[in-house]
Amino acid sequence: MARSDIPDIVIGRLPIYLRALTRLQQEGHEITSSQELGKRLGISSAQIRKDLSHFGEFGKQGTGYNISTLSNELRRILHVDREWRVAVIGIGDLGHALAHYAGFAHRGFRITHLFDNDPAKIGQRVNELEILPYDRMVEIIRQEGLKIAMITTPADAAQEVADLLVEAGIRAILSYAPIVLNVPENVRIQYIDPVIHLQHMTYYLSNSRNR
Amino acid sequence: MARSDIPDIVIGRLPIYLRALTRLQQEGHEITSSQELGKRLGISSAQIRKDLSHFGEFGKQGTGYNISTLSNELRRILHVDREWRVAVIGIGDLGHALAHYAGFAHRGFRITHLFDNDPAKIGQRVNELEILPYDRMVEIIRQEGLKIAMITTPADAAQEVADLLVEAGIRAILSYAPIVLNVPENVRIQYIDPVIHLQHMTYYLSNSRNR
DNA sequence: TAGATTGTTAATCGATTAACAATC
DNA sequence: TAGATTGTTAATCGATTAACAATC
Repeated sequence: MARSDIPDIVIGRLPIYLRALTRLQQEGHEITSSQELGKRLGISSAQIRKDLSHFGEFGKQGTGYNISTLSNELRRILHVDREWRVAVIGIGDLGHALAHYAGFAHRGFRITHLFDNDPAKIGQRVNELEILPYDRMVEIIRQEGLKIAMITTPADAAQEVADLLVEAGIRAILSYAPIVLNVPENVRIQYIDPVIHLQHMTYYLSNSRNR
Repeated sequence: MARSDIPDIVIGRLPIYLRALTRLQQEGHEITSSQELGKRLGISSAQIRKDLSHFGEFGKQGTGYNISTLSNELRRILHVDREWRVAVIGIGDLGHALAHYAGFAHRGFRITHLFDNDPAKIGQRVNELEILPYDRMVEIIRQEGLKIAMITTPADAAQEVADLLVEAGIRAILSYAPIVLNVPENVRIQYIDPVIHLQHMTYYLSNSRNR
């Protein structure tokens, strides 16, 4: 089956599977089954088997999956069997937090470039990385061949920054700005906005007084 | 139609609609249509109308929707026509960033309590809020009647913290720890893990060298 | 009025699940 | 071998979309 035929919703679950496998491995497991994995994730075992079947046969009847082997397959499929360098644009509190975050290591990503437009911040160092100015951003990103960036600017600056990133050849953007950004079709974009998640949950909270 | 019959995937889109409406209002619009909204969000106009129809009739044929009216309806439906107080557990870089984040205001949430277990941090103030110790957490959250918490601890501490939050009466958790947490059925939980989003996107990035 | 857009129905599309032969 | 679990098929389930009468 051609790659492009695989539903995006399936792709979206693969990182979840990979994360769970890594966790199982840390706990000392060597093999697992679709049932065990499904129970942990709140997903049916049939769905896990079906999802994986889009990419090949990774299990053994009667036994299950070798965690190490399946992890490696998923890393290969997701293209995180390497280390992608990532730029962060907008070095406020959140940019700082991401620059310090240890959770990228061993999962395919490393933050290597920081950009801001505040003269007071430019030249400062965060975690050994120098904060670089916007007016060198396109040049540097293009020259270094960076393909991934995270936007942590205020909402009002985000579209302008996104335009520059696209111009610089960035192919995937993770935006923390709470607005929908316009980018060309060949650029992937995803969003993180904690308020969206909180509002999703408050729907289900009864009207009991928020004392 | 009973509330419980409304698909969760519909509920998940309502905050997106609300955010877009707020944006339109900031730009000076007073009315909009399902078509305009859909174009902005990359969603079909039919889906927007269908989603809203689960809750009532908010539009006017030939005209569209009054933005202010529809926003208020969505706030009411999502229970963010009030201000929920939120606790943050784990005051590292990310906890700091959330405590400073201005994006909660006017969207239904205010961070009012910070907790950590590091003696060096306890008693310090972040944004006027004192960092409180874990051993008073259950007592304080229960007494104050807090219903929502965000977990920003390392992964290894997250389950333990979640257990305490449940014990304290928390009903909705937004976790930034990259693991699946076990909570009772009556407690809502959602996750934010930037690596999941990045890995979802790298699938689509061609194998061109990550120079 | 004429034009535009809603709310809703029915059809289509796609995703999930149940079940089981194959087989380790 | 007997027991367990995969990969896959077909059925079921649910979500999205097209189309249009109603109506502002």
